[in-house]
Amino acid sequence: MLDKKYNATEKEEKWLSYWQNENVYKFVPDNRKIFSIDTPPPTVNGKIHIGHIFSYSQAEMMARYKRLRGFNVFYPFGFDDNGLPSERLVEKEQGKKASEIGREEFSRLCYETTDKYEAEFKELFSRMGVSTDWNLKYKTVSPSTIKISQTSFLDLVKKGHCYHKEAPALWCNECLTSIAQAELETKTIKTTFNYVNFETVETKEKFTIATTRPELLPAIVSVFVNPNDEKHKHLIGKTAHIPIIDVNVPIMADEKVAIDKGTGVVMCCTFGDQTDIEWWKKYNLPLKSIFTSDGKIISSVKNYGGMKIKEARKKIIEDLQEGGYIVKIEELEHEVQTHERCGKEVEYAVMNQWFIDIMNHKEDFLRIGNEIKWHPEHMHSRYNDWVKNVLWDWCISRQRYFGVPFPVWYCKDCGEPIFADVKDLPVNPLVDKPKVAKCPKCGGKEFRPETDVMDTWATSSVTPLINMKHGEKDNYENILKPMTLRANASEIIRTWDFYTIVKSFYHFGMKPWENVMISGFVMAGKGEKISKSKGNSKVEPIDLVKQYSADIIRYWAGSGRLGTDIVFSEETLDRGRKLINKIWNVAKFIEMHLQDYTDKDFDDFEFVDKWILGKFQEMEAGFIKYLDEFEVGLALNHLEKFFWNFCDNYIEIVKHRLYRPEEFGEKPRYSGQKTVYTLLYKLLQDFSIFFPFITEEIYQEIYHKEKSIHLTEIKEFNFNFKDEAKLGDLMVDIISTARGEKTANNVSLKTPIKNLELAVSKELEDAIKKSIKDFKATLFIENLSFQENSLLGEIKKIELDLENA
RNA sequence: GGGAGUUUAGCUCAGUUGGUAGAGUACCUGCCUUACAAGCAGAGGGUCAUAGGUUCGAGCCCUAUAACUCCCACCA
Repeated sequence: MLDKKYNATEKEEKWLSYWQNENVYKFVPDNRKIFSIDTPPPTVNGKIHIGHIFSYSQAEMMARYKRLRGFNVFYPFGFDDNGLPSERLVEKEQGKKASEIGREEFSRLCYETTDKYEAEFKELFSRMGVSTDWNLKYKTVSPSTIKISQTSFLDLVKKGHCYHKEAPALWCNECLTSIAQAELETKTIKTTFNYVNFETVETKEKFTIATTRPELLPAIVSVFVNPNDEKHKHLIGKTAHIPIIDVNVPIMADEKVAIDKGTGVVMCCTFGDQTDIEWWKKYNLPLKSIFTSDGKIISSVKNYGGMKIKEARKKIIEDLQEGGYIVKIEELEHEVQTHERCGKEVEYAVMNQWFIDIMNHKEDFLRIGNEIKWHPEHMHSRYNDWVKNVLWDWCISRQRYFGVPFPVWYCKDCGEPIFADVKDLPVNPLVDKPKVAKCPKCGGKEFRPETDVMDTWATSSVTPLINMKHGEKDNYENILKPMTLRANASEIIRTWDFYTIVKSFYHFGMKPWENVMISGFVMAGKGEKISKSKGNSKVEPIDLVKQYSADIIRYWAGSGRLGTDIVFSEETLDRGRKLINKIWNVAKFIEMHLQDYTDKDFDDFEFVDKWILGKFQEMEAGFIKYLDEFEVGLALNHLEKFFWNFCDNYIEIVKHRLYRPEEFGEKPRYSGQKTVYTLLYKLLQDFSIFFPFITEEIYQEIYHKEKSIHLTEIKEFNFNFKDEAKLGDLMVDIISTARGEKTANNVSLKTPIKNLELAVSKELEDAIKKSIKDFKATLFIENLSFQENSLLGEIKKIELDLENA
């Protein structure tokens, strides 16, 4: 028998170990159709917050749903321990920079630290009932992953989509590495707009430029005006003399200069921003790099060498003021590009880097985006916007330590890259030696290893390849190409989704997945994202699990609409708590009435039973439709609504019949037993998607057909109870009105009704007559009469027995 | 500046193809009813953001506007 009270903690732990011991979620290829999920490997950068739980839950529920629909579900789990986030975590924990610790020791610390956090992550995700097959677990830094990532790199090089080039790249002088456009985040900052007077060498004419970055004066290579600018176009072709720095640069014309912005005169430095780079390329301007990699002015710059960028800015402004070159200084708020990992403003640097070609294949990436179904659909436009607007090829070189090494050496004489052989992967060029004896280009015999590592996303973007064990003898390539579902939050559409599409296109010429499911964010309050840096996640997931239960937290997580942000809400948790409590109680009630029940074929159902069976059939059709559209939350909502109707109306009606066979007869009682037996099973199956624990507990106690409820299959009813479903609702309306009458008289619901006169349609009258015993027992009616036929169903007269209240 | 989403009861949100506005919660009133008081029954509470339009009929379709959120661009 089920316990009087449901002890969630005890039961949840029991079923966790049962599922694990019985390999309930193990993936074994067979002849069933595959439903495969490319889950986001969470970044191992510290604590998990409630947002993680949220975004994983909805995809997890899809896994459970598909499993119940007869699919063989491939549901792996990964950890993204690769790259900068892990490095930053270690630097923070050690209180030292990577460069101070040393490459080898630092890598060791990275492995150690990520292992520690991964154990915590795994513990928590398991505890939440994530039905992943942990045997399929992967890490983004491991020998097999490095091998696949390096294979991917070599394949792209071979196909000509990946190239090595000295080019400007985005540079973070906090993290000391180049980064990709997708890793930028715009931030609004306060700064000053400085109006500085220059003059022409030829005519000594003064003109003013406005700049937010006067420290870039030493890097100035040209001044630009718009060729249509009446006020300034006479300057074109002349030479500008730059104050303080005392250099002369040409004044040139370009349409891109906005006449009405600032003063309409712009200085071009190499490099201050994106436009500078464009002009540098377009006009073949000289290069004047003035920053060191860690954000200082290089020592060869007179007066300002060695200063940090902001110090230099201050000093130059002072010097310009002293020399009388500043016309005015305005306060200004503007947007700057920052590195999303550290929040520091980015600079540009020219260096040798590996790039993946993006710009030449935008059309292909858009086409593949069109071939994928996006859920919700409007998220597709985020992807399209990004692809259309991306300006740079994807720079995958990172001047860091902890990541996938490039399988490359360079000839010391001519710089020719020497690639490792695919069959030798994984290789670490810092340790391993190239297999060739001499450079194929110049015959040089000495090589230097590539010291950069790859961008994290260069590896994350091959998760489908990792899942399919690309390149292994025993692989899943034929069943996972493409995968069925990618699930992630909207913030990484431009990185993870985009880059995965890029790689899949280059490797296989096809889409990586059929569907993409995008979740929203968890907000701490209205318009306030939960973030570790703000520390505004008021609740620790593990505390919540202890306080509520995994099932209840899943209720909250499953209740949001796809792609829509959700606010963490204790109210929703309370609602979940009530629902789960109700499931428990109704199961207890049903179990009590099944003590003498044996399941047999039976189709002579009572009217009320047909009503609820018909209602369930209707509900389940909608439930399935929502889930087939990946709308987990709407499905739950729909199911929940039916469930309360089932408890509050159906069970209230049928209970009398179940309790008193001597009054109602054995067959009507069996009809009720068969109905509750059948429906509880169906309800448990449907609820098991959201509440895997409590449904398992009840299933094992009452049904126990398969090893686990999670291995059963949802089979839709095939009844034809449409009329009963409709008429039963009308009957319930009458019951409800009669109950209202009792409540209005402040008496208990079991107060007898001496007389009840109904005016109802012929159909409804017949229906009520068919279920006359149920109907009378539910309302404690002594005398029932039908006054006349009516189109409506209404109570003409009701007389309560107030003396027996 | 471009794009997307949201706007429905005090609060959190449903509302399938257009057909009499829904749920939970909170508040209020009752009820210990052979599963559940962590429960049950009931009441009040809405200019469906605003203004037009299409239609016999609009929360839903069309146009415009506003507010909030997000993405992208600009960032000299």
